[in-house]
Amino acid sequence: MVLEHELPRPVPSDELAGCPVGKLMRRVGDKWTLVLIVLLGGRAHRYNELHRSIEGISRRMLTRTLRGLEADGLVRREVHPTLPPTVEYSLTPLGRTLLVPVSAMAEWAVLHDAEMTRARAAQL
Amino acid sequence: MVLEHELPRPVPSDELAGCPVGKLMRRVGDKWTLVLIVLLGGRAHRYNELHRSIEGISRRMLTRTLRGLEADGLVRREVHPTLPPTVEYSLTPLGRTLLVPVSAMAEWAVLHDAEMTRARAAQL
DNA sequence: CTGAATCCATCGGGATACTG
DNA sequence: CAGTATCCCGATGGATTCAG
Repeated sequence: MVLEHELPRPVPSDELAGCPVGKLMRRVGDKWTLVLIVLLGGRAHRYNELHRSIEGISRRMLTRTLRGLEADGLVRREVHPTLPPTVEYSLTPLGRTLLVPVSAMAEWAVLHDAEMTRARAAQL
Repeated sequence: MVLEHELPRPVPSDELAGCPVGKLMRRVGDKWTLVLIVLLGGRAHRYNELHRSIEGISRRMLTRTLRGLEADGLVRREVHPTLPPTVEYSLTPLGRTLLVPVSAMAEWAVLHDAEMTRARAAQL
């Protein structure tokens, strides 16, 4: 039988930091990833549509973030060879499954965000 | 009746990026926060105990991360005036509620992390 | 044992300009 | 319309040293 069930790999450093949870949080913890996931969770969007919907994002970061999500198989990029070209972004099935835990985080956030703010304010 | 149901506040910039969800993900998305939450979710730990349990963390970052969690009311710091002094860190009730959505993220991570890795590998 | 202080490398991310 | 390329700055975080 498989005895190496608990520790599939050597884990040379960072122990828990290298675990899937930490990886995921860092993956979606940047400035724009979550916004895109939530937006695309609603419906497919075109590039400039996203750029307009997300106030404050630069085209550079929009592209980079989308490319990252695409590389991880969370977002699909469809180019329609029209003139001018139109590109549509949508969540993949894998990306849509991510909406579940994200919602759990969202629920906690809306419930307890104020509490954290108050705690931080009370420090002064 | 309340017509401003959909947009409670002005949201001058960053729209969704300033929402509680994004704030939370950025809050716990750094390198060590989640590791600490999970570890302290098990039981209270002393400073050097944490330092030994988390391979790769510097004392500087351990202290900084703990202070941040403490400021947000997620972690409690108890100093026992012994000689030498001993300090115990544990999750507050608020911090423990965070274990719920974190577990949801964890479940997704262990289920789909390999899928993301494969997707990324397939890009080459 | 439990930190604080300082220095320094890396990196995320914004502004701007250019392209097919 | 949908990007790419370059420059640049502030934040993150590691290494090291000092201290109660």
